Amino acid sequence: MKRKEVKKRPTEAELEILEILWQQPGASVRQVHEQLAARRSTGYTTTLKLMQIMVEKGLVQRDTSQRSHLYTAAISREEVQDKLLQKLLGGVFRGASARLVMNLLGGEKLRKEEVRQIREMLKMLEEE
Amino acid sequence: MKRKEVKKRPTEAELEILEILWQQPGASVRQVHEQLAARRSTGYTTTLKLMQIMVEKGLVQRDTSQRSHLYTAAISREEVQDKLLQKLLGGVFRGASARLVMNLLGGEKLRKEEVRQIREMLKMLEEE
DNA sequence: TTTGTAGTACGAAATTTTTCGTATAACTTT
DNA sequence: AAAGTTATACGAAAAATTTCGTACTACAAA
Repeated sequence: MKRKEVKKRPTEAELEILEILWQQPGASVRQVHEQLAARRSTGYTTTLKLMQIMVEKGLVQRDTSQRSHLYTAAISREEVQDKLLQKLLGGVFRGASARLVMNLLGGEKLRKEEVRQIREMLKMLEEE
Repeated sequence: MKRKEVKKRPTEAELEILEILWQQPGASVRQVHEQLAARRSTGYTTTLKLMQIMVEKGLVQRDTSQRSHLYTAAISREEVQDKLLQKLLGGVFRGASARLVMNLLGGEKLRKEEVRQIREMLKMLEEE
């Protein structure tokens, strides 16, 4: 059986587009571009090309039934979060999860709510 | 006063070299290359060139007093950890620290020791 | 001294990622 | 129908990153 198209890790620019598509599934290139233009100052065809490439890579799905094609992310935010976190953990943190959490807690002021959630997770983990 | 050379974010390949230099400060190009060759299969001059570029970027320092130059990281592992974590947090995690920790705890089995450390950190944080 | 070995310097090729110009097709308006 | 507007397709330029060939210098050995 032929190998299915592998989901390659999104590049920097692709990630920004995914970000928009996660918030706005089924968006047109124009819609994505308008969001994107607020951050980058690149042309419309640039956005278009990127999105076409993302289709090839299997990062997004597209509905071509209408004149204006509609795009949706084919990879979830959670998947990408996981992939990037694993990379970070396996890389510069060398598996030191505690160190990672420490940076996290120290690096910025967390909301009480965040701390509470984290504490709760730990409790659940202990009970196993 | 002239602007000091800014520490640009290390690229993928540069990160691998930093990794080696953190473990082995004051290493020569050859030493770094030998470590690197185990992972990548690139030539000696490639490693050399990368390291020269890293000097320009201010990512490493070099001692040229001997014939064989000796390199040392000019940016600490902690700095890079912090920079990359902040980027991840500000990016795909959108500030959801709790979510990040959740991925962390769920994604792999942590050693008891890690969990203990994390719990301790939380306690300290609460006491403030 | 001549030859070999091990090092740095550096330009440029190769690759990957990002950007855009131009062609062309499909609707809209007049 | 003609003209204007708004799409996609696609090749290729531009930029960033990675790779390497070649030249040159310093030291070592014969």
